Amino acid sequence: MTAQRRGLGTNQEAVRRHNLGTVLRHVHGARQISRAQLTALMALNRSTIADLVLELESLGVVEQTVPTGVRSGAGRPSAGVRLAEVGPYVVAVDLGVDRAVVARVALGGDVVERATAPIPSGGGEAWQVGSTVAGLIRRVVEGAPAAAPLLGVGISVPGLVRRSDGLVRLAPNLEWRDVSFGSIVLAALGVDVPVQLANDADLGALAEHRRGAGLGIDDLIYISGNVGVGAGVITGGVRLEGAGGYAGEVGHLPFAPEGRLCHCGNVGCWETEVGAHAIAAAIGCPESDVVTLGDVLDEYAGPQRALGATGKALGYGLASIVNAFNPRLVVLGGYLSSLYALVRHEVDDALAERALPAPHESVTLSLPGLGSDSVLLGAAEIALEPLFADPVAALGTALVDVGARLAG
Amino acid sequence: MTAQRRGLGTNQEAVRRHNLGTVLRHVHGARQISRAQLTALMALNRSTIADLVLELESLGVVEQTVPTGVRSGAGRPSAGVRLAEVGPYVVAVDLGVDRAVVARVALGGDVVERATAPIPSGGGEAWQVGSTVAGLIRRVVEGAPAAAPLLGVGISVPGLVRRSDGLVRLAPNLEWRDVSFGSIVLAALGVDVPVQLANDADLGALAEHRRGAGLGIDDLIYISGNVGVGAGVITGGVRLEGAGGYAGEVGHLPFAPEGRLCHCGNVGCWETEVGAHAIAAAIGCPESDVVTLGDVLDEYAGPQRALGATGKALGYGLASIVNAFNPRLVVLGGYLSSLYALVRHEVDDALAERALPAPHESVTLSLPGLGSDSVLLGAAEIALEPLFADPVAALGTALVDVGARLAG
DNA sequence: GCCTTTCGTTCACCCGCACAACAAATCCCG
DNA sequence: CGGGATTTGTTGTGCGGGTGAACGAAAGGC
Repeated sequence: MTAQRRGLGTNQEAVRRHNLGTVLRHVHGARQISRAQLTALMALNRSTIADLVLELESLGVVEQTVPTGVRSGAGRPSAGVRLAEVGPYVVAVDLGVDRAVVARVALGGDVVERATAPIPSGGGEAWQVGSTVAGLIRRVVEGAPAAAPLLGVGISVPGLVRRSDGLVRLAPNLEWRDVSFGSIVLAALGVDVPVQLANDADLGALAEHRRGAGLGIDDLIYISGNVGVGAGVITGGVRLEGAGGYAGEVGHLPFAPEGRLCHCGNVGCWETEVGAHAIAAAIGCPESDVVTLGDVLDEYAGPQRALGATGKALGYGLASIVNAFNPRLVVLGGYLSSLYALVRHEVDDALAERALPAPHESVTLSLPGLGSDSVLLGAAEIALEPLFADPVAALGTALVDVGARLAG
Repeated sequence: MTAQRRGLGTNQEAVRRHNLGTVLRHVHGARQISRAQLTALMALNRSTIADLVLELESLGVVEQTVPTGVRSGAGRPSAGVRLAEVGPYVVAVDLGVDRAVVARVALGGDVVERATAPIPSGGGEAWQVGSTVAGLIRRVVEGAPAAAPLLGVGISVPGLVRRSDGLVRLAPNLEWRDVSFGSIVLAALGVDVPVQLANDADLGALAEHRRGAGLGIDDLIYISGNVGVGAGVITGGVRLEGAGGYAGEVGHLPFAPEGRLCHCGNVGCWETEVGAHAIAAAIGCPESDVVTLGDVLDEYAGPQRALGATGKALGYGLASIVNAFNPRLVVLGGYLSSLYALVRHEVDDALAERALPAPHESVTLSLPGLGSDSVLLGAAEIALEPLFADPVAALGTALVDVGARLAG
C-alpha cells in the first residue's frame, strides 16, 4: 500500500495532532487494524506508531488487542488496534422531507441506536421539527453509557446550507428559507454541543467515499434523488464546497428550454425531468406518494416504456455532470437507485451518447454501497471530523454523562 | 492577516520542506516581503523564519536586503527578502491554435524574454509543432545567465490533458489525439528537464488565482475562449482536476437540444452558441479570422444586436456553471473578455435570471487581471510548483548552464 | 529443533521550532 | 534633542517528536 503523506504542517505540534488523527481515521475506517499495517500506511517508524497508539489508548478511544488469529506469513504477529468498547460517539440526523431519522453512531460508523419520526407534509415550522428531532436525539442518547463522550451532532438537510455557519438558506421541500436549524435543535435540547449541518447529497458522497461504494476512490459524485435532485462532489478526496457551500446544485442545470416550469422560476431544469414529481407523473403515482417515490419504484410493475424517457433524461444529465466534474464514480442515491435498477440500459446509453470519450471511459455508475443509510452515515462523518483533525482537543470539549444532562 | 496553517505533515523533515516552500511561495507572490511579515503570515517564530530565509539564501534563491524605506509605525525596521538577482527560472509555453508563445519566466512571475511563432492552421504534425516550440525555447533561454538554473518547462495545451502523464488526449483545434507532446518537445530539445502539461483554462485559472483578478479568492473559475470554450476551476484554493484531469469541460454542456451540430458529435452544446465559430458567423467575420476572434471583437463596430443572443447564451451557460461550482469569481478569458466588454449587460442579466439566488449573490464576473498572459503565466506556475513543494529537491535536479547545453 | 522473518520495546540521538534574553533601530513625545 | 516605547534581529537553550539501532519475543518453514 502506498505511503500516506498528504499535506504538510507548520510545526511539530501540528504534526503530532495530525498523526494522532490519522491513526484514528484508519482505525475508524478499518475498525480493526494491526500496528504493523499502520506503520506501512503512514510511513512512520514502528516506535512512533506504538507511541501514538498508546496515547490514543490513554485517551480512551482505542484499545490494543492481543494479536489476532488471522495470520499471513512468518514473523511475530502484530498487535491489533480496535475501537474502545465504551468510546466516543456522535448523533447523526437525516432530515428528509417526510421523516427525520436520528441515530447514535459510534466511532467506527456503526449505528448503535436509531429512531424515526414523521414530519408533517410541507415541513411545518422549523421549531416544531426542531423539537421533534430533539426528542429523537434524547431517545437515541438515553441508552449510551454515561462514560461515553458525545462529540457532536451532524445534521443532513435537503437544501442549500451555508458553509460558514450552517444556516439553511433554502430547503424547498420543507418550505424553509434562512433557518438556523442548528441553533433551534440545540435550544430544544438545552445543551451546547458542536453541531454540523450540510446538504444531503454532500453527506451521501462523504459516506460513500469513506465506507461505501467509493472506498479508495478520490473523485466521486453522489446524486441524491430526494424529491429534488442534487449532487455531492468529492474531488481529490475532499468535498467540493464552493464559495458558500452550495456547489453541486445540478438539479437546475438547463435541460429542455421548451420544457416545464421549475419551482426555481426557470424553465426546463433537469429536475423537471428527473425530479420526483416528474417521475410520479410519468408512472401515474399519486402526489401523496411522491415523498416515498423510491418505495413506489421498487414495486413498480407498470410498462417499462413509461420510464424510458426519464432514464434517457437521467443519462443525458449525468453526461453533463461527468463532463464538468470528471468523476471516477457516480453513485445514484435516493429514489434514483430504484430508478436506475429499472432503466439501467437507457441511462447507460444516454450517458455514453453525450459524455465526452475521455471522461466517459473512466467513469462508472453504481448504486449506494450503504443502501439508504448513506446520508445518515455522512451526517455522522461530519460530526466526527473534528475528532480526526485533533483528537485531544475534540475529546477535551466533548460532553460526558449526556443521558443525565438531557433528562434534566 | 490570518495565520496560514493549511494541511499537516507526518514528520519534521516534511515540516521543514513545507515551510521552506511556503516562505518561497510568499516571496514569489509578493516579490518583496519583510521577514516580519513572513512571521505574521506563517505563524512561526522570528528565529525560525530567520533560519528558513538563511537557508533559502544559501540555496541562491532569495536575497536579504537592508530594511526598505517604506516604514509604518515604530520599532526596528524589518529586513527585506526578495528574489535573487540570478535566480531559478522556468520556461512557459502557451500553445494556441494559431501561434505558440514561449517565455522565460523568472521566479516571481516576470516574463524576462518572450518569443512567438505561428502554427500552421489545423495544427500540423505534432513533431513539427514540437520542433517549432523547441526553437523558441532555445531562443528565450539563450540570454539567461549561465549560473541560473532551469527548473522545468510548463506547457499549456488547448485540449484535454491526462493528469497522470501529461498525454494530450484530444486537442480538437490542433487535430491532435493521444499525443505525448512533452516527450516530443524534450526530444527536439535534446535535454531532460521536468515538463508539465495542462489544459489552457486550468492554467488561466491558476495564474489568475495566484497573481491576477483572483488574488486571495479561493473559489474561482476561468473560462477560456480560445476557438473552443473550457473552464478551469479552482476550489478551496486548489485545482479541480477530476479523475483523469479532464474536469471543467463545460463547452459541451447541453444548451439547445434543437441547436446546431457540435464537432463532438452531439447537438446543441454550449460551444455551438458561444464558441468562436458561432460568434464569427453572428458578426459576419470570415472563417480565416476565427483564430484571432478576440482582436476582431475588440474592433467590432457592427450592430450590437448581432451579439445580443450570444451574450444571453453566455450568461445562461455561466448560470449553469455558477450553480454547479458555486465560485466567488468567474474570469472571462480569451475572446470572451472582448465579448463581455461588448455585451456585459446581456450576460449579467441572463446570469441573474438563471442562477440560483444563493450561489448568485456571492459571484462576480470579471476580466482577466493578467490580460492575455493568464495562460502563459499559468504554465509558468505549474513549472514552478515542484520548487514550492520542496525547494531543496527541485533545485538539486535543476539544470544549470542551459544555454551551452541547448546550443551543443 | 533450529533458522528466518517480522514485530514489539527500549533508548540514545537528531532535527526543527519555540522561547527568553539581549541588542539594535526606529518612532514618539515631552 | 534626548529618553522611553516599540518592534525586530540575533543568539543560545530547551523541548517535543520522529528516527534508528539493538535486543528480545513470537510466529512460520524446512
